[in-house]
Amino acid sequence: MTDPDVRASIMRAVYEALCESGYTELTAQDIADRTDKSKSLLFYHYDSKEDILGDFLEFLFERFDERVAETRDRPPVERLAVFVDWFLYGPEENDRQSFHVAMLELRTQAPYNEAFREKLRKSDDQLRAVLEEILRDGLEAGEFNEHDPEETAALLIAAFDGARIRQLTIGRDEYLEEVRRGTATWVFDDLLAEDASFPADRDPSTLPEPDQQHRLAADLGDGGNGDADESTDDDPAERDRE
Amino acid sequence: MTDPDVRASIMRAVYEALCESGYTELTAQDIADRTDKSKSLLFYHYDSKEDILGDFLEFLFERFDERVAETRDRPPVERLAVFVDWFLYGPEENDRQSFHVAMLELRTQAPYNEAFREKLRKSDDQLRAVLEEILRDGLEAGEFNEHDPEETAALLIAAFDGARIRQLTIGRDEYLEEVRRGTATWVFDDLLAEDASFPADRDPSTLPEPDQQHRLAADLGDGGNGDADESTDDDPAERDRE
Amino acid sequence: MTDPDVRASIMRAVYEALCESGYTELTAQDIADRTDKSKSLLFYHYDSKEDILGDFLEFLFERFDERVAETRDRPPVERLAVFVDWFLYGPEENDRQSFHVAMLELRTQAPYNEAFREKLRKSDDQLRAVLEEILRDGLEAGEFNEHDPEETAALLIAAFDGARIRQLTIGRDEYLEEVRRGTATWVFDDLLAEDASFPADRDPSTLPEPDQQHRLAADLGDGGNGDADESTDDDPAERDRE
Amino acid sequence: MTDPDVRASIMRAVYEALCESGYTELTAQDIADRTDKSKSLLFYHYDSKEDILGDFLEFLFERFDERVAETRDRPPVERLAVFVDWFLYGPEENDRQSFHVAMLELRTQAPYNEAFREKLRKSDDQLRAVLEEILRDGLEAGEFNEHDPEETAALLIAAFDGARIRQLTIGRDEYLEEVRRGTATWVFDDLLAEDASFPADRDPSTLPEPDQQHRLAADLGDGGNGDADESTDDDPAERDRE
DNA sequence: GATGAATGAGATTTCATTCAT
DNA sequence: GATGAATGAAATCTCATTCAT
Repeated sequence: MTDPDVRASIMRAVYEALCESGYTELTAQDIADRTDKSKSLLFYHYDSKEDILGDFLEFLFERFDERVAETRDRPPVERLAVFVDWFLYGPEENDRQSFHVAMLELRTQAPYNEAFREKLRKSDDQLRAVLEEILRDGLEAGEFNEHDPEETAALLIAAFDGARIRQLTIGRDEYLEEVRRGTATWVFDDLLAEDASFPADRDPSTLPEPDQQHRLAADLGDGGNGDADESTDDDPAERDRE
Repeated sequence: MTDPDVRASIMRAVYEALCESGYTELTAQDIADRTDKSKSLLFYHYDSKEDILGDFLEFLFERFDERVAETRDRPPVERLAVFVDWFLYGPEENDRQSFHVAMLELRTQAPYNEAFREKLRKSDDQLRAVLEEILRDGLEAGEFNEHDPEETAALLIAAFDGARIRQLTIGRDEYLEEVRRGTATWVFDDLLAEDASFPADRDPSTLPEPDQQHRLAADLGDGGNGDADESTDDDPAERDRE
Repeated sequence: MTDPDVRASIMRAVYEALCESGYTELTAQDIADRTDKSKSLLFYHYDSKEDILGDFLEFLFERFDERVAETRDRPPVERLAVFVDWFLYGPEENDRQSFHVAMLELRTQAPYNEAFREKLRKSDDQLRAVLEEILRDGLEAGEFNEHDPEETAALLIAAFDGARIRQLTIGRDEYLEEVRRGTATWVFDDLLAEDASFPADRDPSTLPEPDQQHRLAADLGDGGNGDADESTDDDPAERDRE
Repeated sequence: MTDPDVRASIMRAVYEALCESGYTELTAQDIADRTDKSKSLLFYHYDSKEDILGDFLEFLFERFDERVAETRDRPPVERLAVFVDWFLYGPEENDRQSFHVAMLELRTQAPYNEAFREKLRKSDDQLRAVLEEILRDGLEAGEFNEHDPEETAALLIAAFDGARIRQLTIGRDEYLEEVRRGTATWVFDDLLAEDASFPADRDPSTLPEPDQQHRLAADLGDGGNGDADESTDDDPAERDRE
């Protein structure tokens, strides 16, 4: 796989296919169909379907790195607020529920798949490092009260991830809101130093604006309004495969 | 499905098969093999494989109900401690990582499967109700300081579930410990009224005893020491399918 | 595989498919097509294509046993003559060149295939035992001059097999004749005691009658005149796959 | 194909690939991998994979010619002894069982492949001519008793080839020895004139020295000690593909 | 000459599900 | 109830061969 364009086009096809079919139902054909190339070409570039998905995880994390760097120059309180927003409500690749559901399926394969697990660990390390850095910077800057950044980061990430997963799987959107309020009450209220406060438009105790979302989809060339069904069924979670 | 014995034997087979094959790789044959009956009989009792799994979820939640009732007469602080322990480290069916991994796979199918989703919602309702009841009882009994039980329950469940999921998928056991400490620091320390405290052997800021575990497996007739690999590889998450 | 009729029908399909496609080009579909059943049924009864072929070898040798017994009551000289005839020119399953070519292909897979090798060894043991028994009986009966039956059997089988293989692969029918004469000259002339001689119609120094041939095909229900191409090209060996 | 160096390097690659993969499993990629050129180039030089193999047979026989000439000035008895040794135990390309197994697979394709058949016939003609010439020269020189050289050559070649094939396919090395003894007893003892005898170190009734073997491999640039597995398993025939 | 990319046409298996008995 | 047999519809992967450059 030398040509980055080819890789990008395959990665984009994987993304779209995951959105439409989910991980479990994903076939090599689904991916090829979203490419202007043949199915056999996939196996020319990759050893197996798993290998393709492994590279897709890699691809995702390469991009995550780029994003993180972008906000490093903002003050810690703001970065924390952005982090919460991003994790719980998007933006960026959080745009499509269907994609996140598929990623969740993929994560559950990690116990059976060394390659997946390794990439997910790298990703986990990254995520915790980002949050811990925010917390440490805030401590140093006097914006946050004394606390153990490692422990706090672990709690916040677990809570946000858990909330996201429960929302995605059983389709209860309230979860996000409740957990956001819960962290505001139990963590952020105590964390923020007297004179520090969340920026008004980022306060985790209020709902966020649906702002510059859809980054991954946009980068992948889609604009975030692809044909993934944003089902308007009575059951908001319904995403049944045809 | 009239005969409860037949159902029980199928449910047991499903449990064992999930432990050994995971959900994604689970076949009707895998289930039948752990039964003294034939594969075709499964389809006599159930409409489809999904239907079997749906009933398995139902079966699980019936049993959950029974369990919950058992502790209802203990004081709230103790019940909270037991809840934390149970969620994060077992006991009961938490004993087998492999089973929980499979359940996680199954949960990720809920967005595609109305029946799964419905049962998981019922289960979620139950779980939250249990925790909220503990919190409310504690408030009334003056053991807990003033707080919003709904919000707190949502946060705790999200955090514990998120921690469990991260531990299971990427195999980082530290997660459980860190998150337990995180909740102790940020939530429990503030929650407990001046004169209340966790029972010594249940304090969420210390490691729990490996006590009466293995309840589901035991009930299912296995004793909890089936041949599910409790891999002692250098990579603790490794559970690769053969 | 309990039902012997099903097995027999599959074995027959294998035989026909081998005759028409050869071993190398043989597909599971080729076999299924000669059955009134589906391709998947083959994999219900057998674990793999190789497994089917392995059982085919087994099937062949079961039948070989039955045949051998039939001639055991004839005098050694006659049995030897029959043996030579059978080996070099048929009868029985020797009827179809195409089948023998396919068997030859299959034999060359033995070095890569434990199961094949094992069956072929059994077959080899059988064949040698049969010939050695003839030779020993002849010695005892005074029909043959003193010699080492093991050594002689090895030589004869090697010579006949080699002749057959060369004839089949390069299509030189003279080979059979020459080698028959060669063995008559160098071996049989010296082997036969003064007063013993081959029966007139079986003398290995004259051509055999095309007699009761086609036994395998007949038993398999075909009559030996199936649609296997008995090509009448200018090149008698030509059997090019379509 | 003009450049003889290119051809030689491809032929060498074919030889190595045959040793490692056998004929049935041989892919164009296997050949290209043992070249410093690309797979596509093979199809620039040859019309098809079969065409490459056809040329490989041609290549082999060109070299056979050269070899034969070398011994033409030795006395017939000695040449016969060398012939037997060479055929049954090496030397030259007989060194690698794996190569011979592959050649055997290739020979069994001759019935389906006009080009292969033609080359194998030429080879067969050559081989018989060589042996017949030895026998005729021996007759003329009075070293051999009266006999029909054509018939004798046919018998010997068939016996040796058959022995080799049985040894290779079912892995019974005794075959070679038994057949050698068989020919010594039944043929050579009678063939040699009173006053002629095999040279001491070449007597076909004793085991040969492992002498200047490995000619083909050497010529092909390998030295005969490539990494072809000279398996020392308990099962000497084992050569299972990975 | 030389190659990387590309592909069509399979081949083997898998499996949920059905059906006759 | 119970089962062995049966099957259709895929799915992954392979590979000889071609083609644009």
